[in-house]
Amino acid sequence: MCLNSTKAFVFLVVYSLEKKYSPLKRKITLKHIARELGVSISTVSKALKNSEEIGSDTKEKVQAFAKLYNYKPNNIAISLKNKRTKNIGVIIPDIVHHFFTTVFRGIEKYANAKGYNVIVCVSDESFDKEVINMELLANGSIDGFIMALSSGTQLKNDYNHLKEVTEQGIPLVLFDRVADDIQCDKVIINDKKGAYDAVTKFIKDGRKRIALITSEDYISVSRERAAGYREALSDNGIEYNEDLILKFPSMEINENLIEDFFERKKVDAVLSVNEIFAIHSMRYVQSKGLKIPEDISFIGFTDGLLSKYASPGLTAIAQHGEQMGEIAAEILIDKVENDIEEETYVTRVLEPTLIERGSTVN
Amino acid sequence: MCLNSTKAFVFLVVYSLEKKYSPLKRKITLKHIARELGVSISTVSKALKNSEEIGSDTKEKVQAFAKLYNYKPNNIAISLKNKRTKNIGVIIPDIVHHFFTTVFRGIEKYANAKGYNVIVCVSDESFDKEVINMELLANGSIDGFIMALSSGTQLKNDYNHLKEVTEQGIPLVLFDRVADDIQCDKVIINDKKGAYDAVTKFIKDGRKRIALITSEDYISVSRERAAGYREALSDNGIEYNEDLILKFPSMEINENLIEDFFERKKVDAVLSVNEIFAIHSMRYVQSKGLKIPEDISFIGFTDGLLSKYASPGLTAIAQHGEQMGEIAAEILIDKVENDIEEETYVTRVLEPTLIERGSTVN
DNA sequence: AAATTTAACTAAAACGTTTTCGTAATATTT
DNA sequence: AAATATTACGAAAACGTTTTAGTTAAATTT
Repeated sequence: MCLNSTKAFVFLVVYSLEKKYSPLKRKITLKHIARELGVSISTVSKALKNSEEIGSDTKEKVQAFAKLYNYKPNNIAISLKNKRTKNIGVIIPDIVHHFFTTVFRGIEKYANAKGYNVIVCVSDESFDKEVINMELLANGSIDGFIMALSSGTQLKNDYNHLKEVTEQGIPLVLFDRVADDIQCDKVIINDKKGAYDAVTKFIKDGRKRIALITSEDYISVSRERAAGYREALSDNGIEYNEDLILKFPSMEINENLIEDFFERKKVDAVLSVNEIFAIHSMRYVQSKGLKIPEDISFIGFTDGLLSKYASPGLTAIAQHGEQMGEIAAEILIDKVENDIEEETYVTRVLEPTLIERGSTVN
Repeated sequence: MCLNSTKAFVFLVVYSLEKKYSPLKRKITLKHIARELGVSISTVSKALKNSEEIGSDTKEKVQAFAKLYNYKPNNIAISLKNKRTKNIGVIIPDIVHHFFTTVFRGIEKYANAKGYNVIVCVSDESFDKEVINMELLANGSIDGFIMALSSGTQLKNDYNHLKEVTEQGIPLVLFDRVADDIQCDKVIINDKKGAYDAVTKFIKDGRKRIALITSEDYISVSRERAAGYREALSDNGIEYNEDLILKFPSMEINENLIEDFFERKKVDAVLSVNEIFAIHSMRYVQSKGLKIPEDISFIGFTDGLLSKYASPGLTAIAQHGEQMGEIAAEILIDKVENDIEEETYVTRVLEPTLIERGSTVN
């Protein structure tokens, strides 16, 4: 039975419709179309791509049939054939975290526009989870990685899982939490400058006793920020005073440490490496009757929800997360699509921006 | 050349190592191992699975070789073979959103524990994006969907994309933002009860003029919350007063609307369907010299960061997002793994919890 | 010693594509 | 009319697995 006339085609379609009816209509494949239309699989494949090789009658027939049955090629089969998944893997330490989701939004936006999907894994700040997730995804599920190192990994200083992945030729872009030891593309903000500018502003505003609230140094960004803090002081002839540093051993808030610190040290300005530490401190000093920003000013890293809605609003150093995500995705997808063999890596450094609010004078 | 002795094996390994050296070591496949060891692909496959069919010499040889070369099966090939991807698709309206990320964390946690990866797409509250993302993922990339409807979809009231997916036999679990018209599993919180309890508390505290700040009714959760608000009033003999409802046309904050509302209406309690509206209102009434909670009390839906860090803290109705995510993932993965043909759907309703803070008296 | 069982393997199909290389049949050139 | 070019298609390999159904050769049973 060879079908060339439209009539025969219509008959066949209707016939198949009835024959094939079933409560759940499984996805149709090239093979089904080929069998039903009495042509070969290759012909169907080419016809759907509007190949010049195929006669226009056949093309019409195939395309109409495919449309009627809502044929969509199977992504997995295409991935296997092309050795390209059009998925990118994102590994971040935490998902309930304003900055990371902001970056993620940028990644997703760019990736989606380029036809890529994003697979997210959360390392939960754990080295082991980071390794497991990476290995899982590296076995064909993704074309490249975008990630921020977990604190566990930064503490352990072990980057073999990243090396393995890059050695397999899988592109990797690190953002925000990076490490010098890793050879790959990176997108970071100039954390040092952010801190430097904040402290400089405090000094300009006449502040003398400027405190720094930070976490342990193994977090790369905290280290950078502390460096900026010191440099700004030194550039302005203010002596660095270890006493004015409050270092939290973990991300957990310890109210006692805050109380202890503010009771014992007289400070007139506070730079905090994150919002939470800043907000807690602000609430504490307010409860003690101090006025913000008159008696004590605050600036916090990461311009998140809390900074915006605190009262007074917290002057913040914006990290431009969304832009960071877009850039990371752009670099990655570029590498994926033009798999360049020469190993040249870029580090894009974004400039932070000071968003002034009520917690500082202006 | 047939290799049975260990010596010969070791020789071969070293030989291959040198022969195969290249700057980027591409992933090794069963075929490579088979060729290198002079056995068939099926033998390698079985040997790696410790099949009884294969002699122990061969098994040892194959396993050692695989380990040495760090063989890991290709996920894509396995997916194609099994028609199972071990990926689940999550589509949410927004990622920079505390509640959604909380749910996502629950999903990710459960899914990961079960060996699944999560592909996230953001609908950006848009119907079109929701449809595009779904269709993209439905072509083989995922085993099932977990999603919250975009507001665009709820407004349009068009669920054909969801129907198509379920008709193809792809399991779907809806959470939080659901629709009665869709036949699928659902996980929601009892929004009506949350509002009811909040208003009841206000009444018990002696409040008379209780306002509701809400969004347009096409958002399912807002509708439910408004219903709870009305029911609590009615059950306590308080007349429903349209004047005490402030309805925002979008999620964008309009300070004028807030000012207008609080200038013109005398209210002593406010229930808000989200944090942002509540926080803004609190700041406004505070700026007008009103005392919270003495003069005016506040309760807000969703126990997020803002509620916790506002001053005073905002009494909130907790949605238990993480638990919601875990349950959604559990239901979905159960459906995926035991593809049950009978179409029975469950709706799990979680009970909200009132978290009391400084914005209400106690 | 012949028949049967067992052990240890292999060939080949399948999953759903894409793509290269043929190959008929027809059309065009000499 | 014979040689060549063109059109329209199909067969088969490939991607990397898993799995079914053989197939040898050796071991065991009769």
